Amino acid sequence: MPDHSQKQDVTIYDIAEALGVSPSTVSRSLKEHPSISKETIRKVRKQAKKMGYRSNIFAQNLRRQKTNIIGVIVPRLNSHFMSSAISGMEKVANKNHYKIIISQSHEQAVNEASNVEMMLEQRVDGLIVSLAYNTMDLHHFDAITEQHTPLIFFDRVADLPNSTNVVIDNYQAAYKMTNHLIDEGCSRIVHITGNTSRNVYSGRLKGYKEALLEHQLSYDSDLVFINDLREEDGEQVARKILEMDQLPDAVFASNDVCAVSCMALLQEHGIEIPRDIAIAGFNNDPISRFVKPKITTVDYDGERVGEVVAQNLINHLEGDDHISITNTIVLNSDLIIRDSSRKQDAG
Amino acid sequence: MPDHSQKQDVTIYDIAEALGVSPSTVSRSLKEHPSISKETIRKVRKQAKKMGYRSNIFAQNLRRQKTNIIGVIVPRLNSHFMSSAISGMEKVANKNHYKIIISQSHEQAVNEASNVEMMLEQRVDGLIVSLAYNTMDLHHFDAITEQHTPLIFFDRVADLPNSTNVVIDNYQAAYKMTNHLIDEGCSRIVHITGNTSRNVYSGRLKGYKEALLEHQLSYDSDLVFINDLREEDGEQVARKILEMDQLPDAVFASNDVCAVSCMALLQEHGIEIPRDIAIAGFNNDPISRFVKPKITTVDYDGERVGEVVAQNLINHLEGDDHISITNTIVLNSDLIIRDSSRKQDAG
DNA sequence: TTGTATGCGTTATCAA
DNA sequence: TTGATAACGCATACAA
Repeated sequence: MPDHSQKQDVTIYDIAEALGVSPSTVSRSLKEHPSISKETIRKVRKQAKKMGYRSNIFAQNLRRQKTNIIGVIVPRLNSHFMSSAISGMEKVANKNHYKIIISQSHEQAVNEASNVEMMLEQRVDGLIVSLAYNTMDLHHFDAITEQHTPLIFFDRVADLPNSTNVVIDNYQAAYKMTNHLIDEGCSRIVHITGNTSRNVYSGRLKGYKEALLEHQLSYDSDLVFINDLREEDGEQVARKILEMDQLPDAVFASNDVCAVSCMALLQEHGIEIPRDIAIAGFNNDPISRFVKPKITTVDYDGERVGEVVAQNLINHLEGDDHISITNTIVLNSDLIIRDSSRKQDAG
Repeated sequence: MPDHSQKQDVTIYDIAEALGVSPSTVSRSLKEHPSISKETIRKVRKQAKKMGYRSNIFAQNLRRQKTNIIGVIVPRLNSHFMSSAISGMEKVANKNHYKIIISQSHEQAVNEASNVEMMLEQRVDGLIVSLAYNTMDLHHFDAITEQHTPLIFFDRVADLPNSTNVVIDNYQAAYKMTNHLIDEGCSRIVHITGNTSRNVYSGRLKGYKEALLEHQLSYDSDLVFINDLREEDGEQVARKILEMDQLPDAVFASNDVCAVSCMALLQEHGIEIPRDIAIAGFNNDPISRFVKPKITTVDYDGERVGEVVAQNLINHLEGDDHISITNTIVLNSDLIIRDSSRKQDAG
C-alpha cells in the first residue's frame, strides 16, 4: 500500500490552540463574520496561512448540506458539440465557484440511470443532462425531482415536469434548411437523422416534411434514413443512394460528421457536389468548413448552449430565479450557407 | 429563494429505529460486514430500500478522509484529442467507482494554479494534469506533492519528482515523420509547432532537426514557426509561405487543425497538394481524414491515453502499485501515411 | 466581541 | 453477533 496517508491536516482547532482562542472564533474569522473584530480576523488569517490551513470541505458539506457541485451526464464527450458545451459549462461554473462532475451514458439508458444514481450519491446541487439515444422511460430521474434537485436538460431533452429545457428550434432549423434546398431547385431530398424518440430528431424530421408539403413535394419515406449519425452511417447511406434508380438531388443530414462522410463517399464515386447532389449538415462542426466543398450547415453553438445551461442552473441554485414548472429556453440557430449549396447568398 | 431544501434524508438512525437495532448494526449490515448475520443484513437492506435510504457521502468522506474523486486539469476541453482523453478517463474512472471533476486552464498558468487550489479544496484523491501553454514555474503543485496526493501528467508533462508522466515519444514521431518527408524527396520542410518550453513541442522540433541533419540538410530557422497551433495560425503560416522567395516542398505541423487550415489556404492560392507541397500533421484528428487530400499524420489516440492515465492513477490509489519516483510511461504512436504525402506506402 | 455546546451522518474501537 | 461511544472538522444557537 503506497503511503499517501499523512495528509495531517491543520484544523480550526489547531489554529485556535496556537492563538489561544476558541474554534468558533477561528471559524467565524475565516469567513469574516461581522461580529468578529478586525484585529482577530487578521491574526487568525495570518496564523491560518502560516500553518497551511485548508478548510475541510466534507465537514462543510456535512454541515451545510450543499456541495457546490453540478453533475453533468452526456451521451458521449468526444464530439465537437458536446465538448464545446462542457467547456461552456465549466467556464460558467468555475466563475461561480461551482465544480462539475462529468459522466457519459455512452448512449445507453441503463448507464444513464446508474450515472444519475451516482450523482445522487454525490449529492450534487443540480443536474444537467442530455439524454441517451435509447432512453424512453424517464423514471430514473424520479429521485432527482422528488428531492427538488434542480434538473436541466439540453439538446436532447425530456418532457418532465419541474425541469428546464435548453434547446434550439429544431423544427424551424430543418424547415429553413429544407426550404433553402428547395429554393435551389432540389426536389428529391434525402434526410438522414437519428432516433425520432429524441426531440431533436423528430423536430428536424417534422421541419423537413413540412417544407416539402408546402412546396407540393411528396414525402417519400424511402428518402429518409434513421440511424446513429456516425461516420459509417453516412457512408452506408451514400452506398444506398448510389443504388437508387433515380438519384436524389440533395442530402440533408442531422449532423456534420454524417453529412461529410456521406459526401466523401459520393465524391469517390464520381458524384459532383453540389452539381449532382447538394449537401447540408447540422451543428457547424469545424469539419464542415474544412471539407471541399464546404458544407452548408446550421450554426449550433455548443459553447454558448453550455454557458446558458450552467448559468441558468446556478441562478436557480442561488435563488435569483423562481421554481421552474417545465420551463423551456430556446436559443438561436441560423443557417450557414456554403459551397455545397447551389447558390451562396445568405439564407 | 427557491425551495430545494427538504431533502429530508433517511439516515442509518432512522433504519435502526424502525428495526429496533443499533445504528452500528445498520452501518455494518449495509456494507456486509462479516460479523453480521445474513438474516440481519437481509432485514436491514430491505428496510433501507423501503425507506429510500441513501448513504451520506460527506459523512463517509469525513470519516474516511477519501473522496473517490479524481481531479483533471486540461488546457482546454474542446479539441478532439482532449475530449477523447477525458472520455477515456471517465470510462475507466466510472468502472472503478471513481468520479472525475474537470477544469480548464484555458492555457493560462494562473488559471492552472487556481484550479489546483480548487482541487485541493475538493480533497481529490489524485490529480491528472496536462500543462497550460505558458506554465513555467511549477510551484503551484507543491501542496499536492507535499500531501502525497498522486499526480499524473499526460501529453504536456512536467519534470517533477514524485509524479508520473504519460507521453508518446514525440522526438521519435517527429523524426520519423521528417524522415518520411525527406524520403519522398522533400528538402525544404516547414515545421509549425508550439511553445518549445512544453515537452511535446521541443521533442518534435528536436526530431525534425535531427532528421534533417542526418540527411545533410541544413536547418533553416526561417522554416520553423512557433505559434499557438490554432486554425488562424495555420493560415498565417500559409500566407508567409506564399511570400517566400523559394517555396518549401513540405509542411509538417504539430497538430492536424493547423496543418489542415494551412493546406486549405495554400490550395486556395493554387498550390497543389502534394505535388507542390506535401502536408503532414499530428494527432490523427478525424479532420485529417475528411480533407482532400487526406493528410499524413501521427496516430495519437487520446481515448487510450486517457484510459492509461486513469488506470495508472487508480492502481496507485488502490495500492496495487509502488510509490513512483518520477516514473514515465511511453505509449505507442505510429505514422499514418495518406494522400498528402507523395507516396502512400506504410511508413 | 468571544466562548460553549451540540449536531451534521458515518465508521471504528471497544465492550458486551 | 451486536451495541455504546467516540471521533471526523465545521458551523451555529445560545450563553457570557
